[in-house]
Amino acid sequence: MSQISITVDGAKSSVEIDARPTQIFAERKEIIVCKVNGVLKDLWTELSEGDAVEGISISSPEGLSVLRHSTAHVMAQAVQQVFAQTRLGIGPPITDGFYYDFDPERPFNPEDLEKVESAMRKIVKDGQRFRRRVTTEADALKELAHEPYKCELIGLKAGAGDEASVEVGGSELTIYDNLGRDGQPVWSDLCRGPHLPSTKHIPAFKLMRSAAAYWRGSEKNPMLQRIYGTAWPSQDELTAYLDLLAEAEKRDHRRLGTELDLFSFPEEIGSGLAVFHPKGGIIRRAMEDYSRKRHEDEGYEFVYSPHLTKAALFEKSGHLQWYSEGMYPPMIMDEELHSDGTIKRAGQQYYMKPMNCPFHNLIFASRGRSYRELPLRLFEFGTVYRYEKSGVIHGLTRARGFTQDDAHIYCTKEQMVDELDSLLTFVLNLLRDYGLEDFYLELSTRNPEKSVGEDADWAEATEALRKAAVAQKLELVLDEGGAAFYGPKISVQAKDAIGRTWQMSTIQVDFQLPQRFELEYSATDGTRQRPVMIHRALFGSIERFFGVLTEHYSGAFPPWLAPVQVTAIPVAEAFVDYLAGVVKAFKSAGIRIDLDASDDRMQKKIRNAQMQKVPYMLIAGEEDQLAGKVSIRYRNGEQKNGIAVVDAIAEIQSAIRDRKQV
RNA sequence: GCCCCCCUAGCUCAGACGGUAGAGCGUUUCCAUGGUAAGGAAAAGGUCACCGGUUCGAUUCCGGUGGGGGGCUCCA
Repeated sequence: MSQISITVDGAKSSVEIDARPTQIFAERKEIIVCKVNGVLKDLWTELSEGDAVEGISISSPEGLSVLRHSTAHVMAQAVQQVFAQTRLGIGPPITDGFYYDFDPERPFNPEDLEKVESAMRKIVKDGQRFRRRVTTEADALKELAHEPYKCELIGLKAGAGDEASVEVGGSELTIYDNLGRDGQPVWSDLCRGPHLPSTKHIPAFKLMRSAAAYWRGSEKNPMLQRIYGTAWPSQDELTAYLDLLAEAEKRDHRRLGTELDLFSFPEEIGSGLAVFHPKGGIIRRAMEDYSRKRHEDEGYEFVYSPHLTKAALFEKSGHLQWYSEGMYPPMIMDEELHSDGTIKRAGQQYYMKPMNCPFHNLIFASRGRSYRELPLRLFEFGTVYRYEKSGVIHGLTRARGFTQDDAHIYCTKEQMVDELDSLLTFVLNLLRDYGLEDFYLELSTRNPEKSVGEDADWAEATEALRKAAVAQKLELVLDEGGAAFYGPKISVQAKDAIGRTWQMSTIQVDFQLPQRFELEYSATDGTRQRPVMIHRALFGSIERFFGVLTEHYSGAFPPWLAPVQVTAIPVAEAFVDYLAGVVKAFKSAGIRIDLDASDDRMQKKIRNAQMQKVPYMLIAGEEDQLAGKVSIRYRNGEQKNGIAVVDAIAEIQSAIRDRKQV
């Protein structure tokens, strides 16, 4: 038998001429796909003299994608088994799983998913081999004549690289057949591959939910039914993933908002409009107060502006031209009509503000400005109203009325570099003070087709942002062409306690508004110059940041933010008076403390305080009373007994002052 | 905005060929005076989201409106 020389994972090797990677990696169960000369291939692929073969583990990013994409195929096969009249869309792998879009006779319901899932288990058990088959456009169109969406993809093959690339891709058109035990195809799908060697290489999967999605992502296209699933290299990893989802659900700010009595969305007010209850109010005020103080230290000046304005302001800023669909419709005031209903005197149109910047520009322009005043930093907790589409509203993180911690910095071009650098440092340190630790930065650059301004200005501002970002020594992701039309921006992405990423702060350079508002300052040489304008919000919106922090802390806020910092619990009613005195001392030390004098038993009181996630419990009974002391029970169940009241106050005060988590 | 699903007590949820409803927690009152995550008893609490239609009769079936959820799209 003749042999060929190849390299396997870098080591020279000699194999039979018709050997396949399945045989080469037969001993290594984790290898489910391979790279041949750097290109991802099935393990069934043919090898040639001199090929460099590299085994890809199911746990690697590429391996996971292949696992998930193959699972999507299994799902599609199962769906067509259970619902024969269903047409196929596309089925790519995504983060943590996969989906497949279908055009079924009727939308799926949860019982349908169960049926599909058990059909899938059977297919996995069958161990169907995935076979790659090269075909031609004509043959594929004939073979897939009953699959209109697939035919459309074949037609799009030329434009590979978009979302259709998983299905068609590269230079060859391929179909994958699933082979039954007898080696005959039981199911086929247009696909670029590669795939697992067989369906039995799917160790663990679960269907998650069904939802609707537009064909190829466009509103103009028909709506398909999408089924989401997840697949993992082991049952343990699947379980861990499901646990993470359960954990995320437990810390959902909408749920905690009700459980901890923080806020609500009364139907009477309207969708996306929150009210903060007293406990939520305390947290929010603590957040705002600290932010205010830090901004003061940083040289910001505080301004206020109304929630309403005449249309002219947003015409000047340009918002009415390109943002009107996101604004609440105008209120028309002082209009007078003739008796026939025609207009006698045109009214004034007033809008709720969706942004604060035009107001700050008016403050800047209210009098002549000197270079000596720059950088001028105007800060406002400005409440804005945006008519978000009903389908996108989500608790506090996506609302229709919200308050931005908004500031606009007006500076000279020369000051821009330093200003951006110190600004970014300020932003990150402030976020750290709120307990977020893990960040990366995203730099959005110009889209030449959709932007205004001079090339040189863009280049300068982008470079200034980039320098500022690099100075932070954080991971920097480039969002090429992702900037708004009026200037480049940096956004800070923060990871929360369970590893989810949230876009937090944005810092945006603006070339457009200073021009539209004809902002000027007098320079050292007496000439009038246009300032650079920087928009920045640290929280984005206070409501959103509140929601993110609630989920980050799972409602167990650090003492400085906790609505109730201490609950005092008497062992029995007889000690209420003693504790009342202690509580008074805590209150005069500025600590938010409640005395639980209800007729519950102390065990119940501890449980209640625990469920409300109060950071400290102060417990006192006879021993404590006689000694003039208290016991501190911490949120984690630990306890310190026999603490002098002054010491307890000092300890809790310092934790609050240092914004420590306990 | 689009597709699907949901809305029953303050909260979490049962329930009924169409004949106006239950539990646990919470609340109130009483009893119990208890050292580390639920002591006991009783009571109050509902136009079954709202508006129409079908029906002898609708919380239940149908339609609309509002609100919520999961996605799509969008997020300047």
